[in-house]
Amino acid sequence: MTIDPHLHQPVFRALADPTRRAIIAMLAEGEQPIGDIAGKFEMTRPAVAKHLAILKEGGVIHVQKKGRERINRLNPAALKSAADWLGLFDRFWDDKLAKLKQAVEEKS
Amino acid sequence: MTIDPHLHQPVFRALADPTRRAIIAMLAEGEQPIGDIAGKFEMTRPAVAKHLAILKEGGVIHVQKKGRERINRLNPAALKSAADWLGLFDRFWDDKLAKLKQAVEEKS
DNA sequence: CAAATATGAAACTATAAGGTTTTATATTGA
DNA sequence: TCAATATAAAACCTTATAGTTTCATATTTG
Repeated sequence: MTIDPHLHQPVFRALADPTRRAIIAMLAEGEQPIGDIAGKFEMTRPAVAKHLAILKEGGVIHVQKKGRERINRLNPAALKSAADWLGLFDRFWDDKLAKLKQAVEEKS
Repeated sequence: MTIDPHLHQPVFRALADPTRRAIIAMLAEGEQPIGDIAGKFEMTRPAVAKHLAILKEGGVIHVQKKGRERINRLNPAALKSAADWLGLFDRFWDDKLAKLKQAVEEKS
């Protein structure tokens, strides 16, 4: 493998929590301030703010100050980097020839 | 979003650690017993064994007993489930029309 | 069978993660 | 200006993670 696993750490860390993945899914529908996001979870607003900070560290969201609000916007490029890493294994489910090769190898 | 983020928890948890991602990359090249894998890291064998246990919980690897060895084999199907979740955001980098739409929305 | 090998499992430690409550700051609007 | 709103920031708590060392078990091989 040519790709340093540490390079992807911040984004995979961001993806590791179910609350954060839910936030990502929400923000895919449109940007939102923290308060709105927090309103959709059982946990307190500061807890959600911490999740947003981790998403921001991973580059998964961009935050834009707008008056007294902080608008959180999805940054798909960061997600793409994770998707690309997983894409290194595409051959296992995409390439019929590779599958055949694998099957043969497993028999031996 | 129609997909429950908790469904993917075990596999995203498995992907969250750089050592585990390195192990995944190794196993993509071919199955290996624990000892061989551990030999490639600075940490102790029990530490690597714990990572393998988490990979197994996430379904990312299958373990097969063979004599006194345990052969670890990558299970690409589990990776595909994570790739599919990320695929929900494909439109952000694949669909030119969606990009245009997004640009327009951001201006308003 | 005994020694070597490959692994499992338990107990322990330090730090990170995920959450809370409380207090402070900036911005809007009456 | 003052009250309300939106968020930040700090301190704290509990549990999970990632690692260690030590000891036990199964399997091969001389």
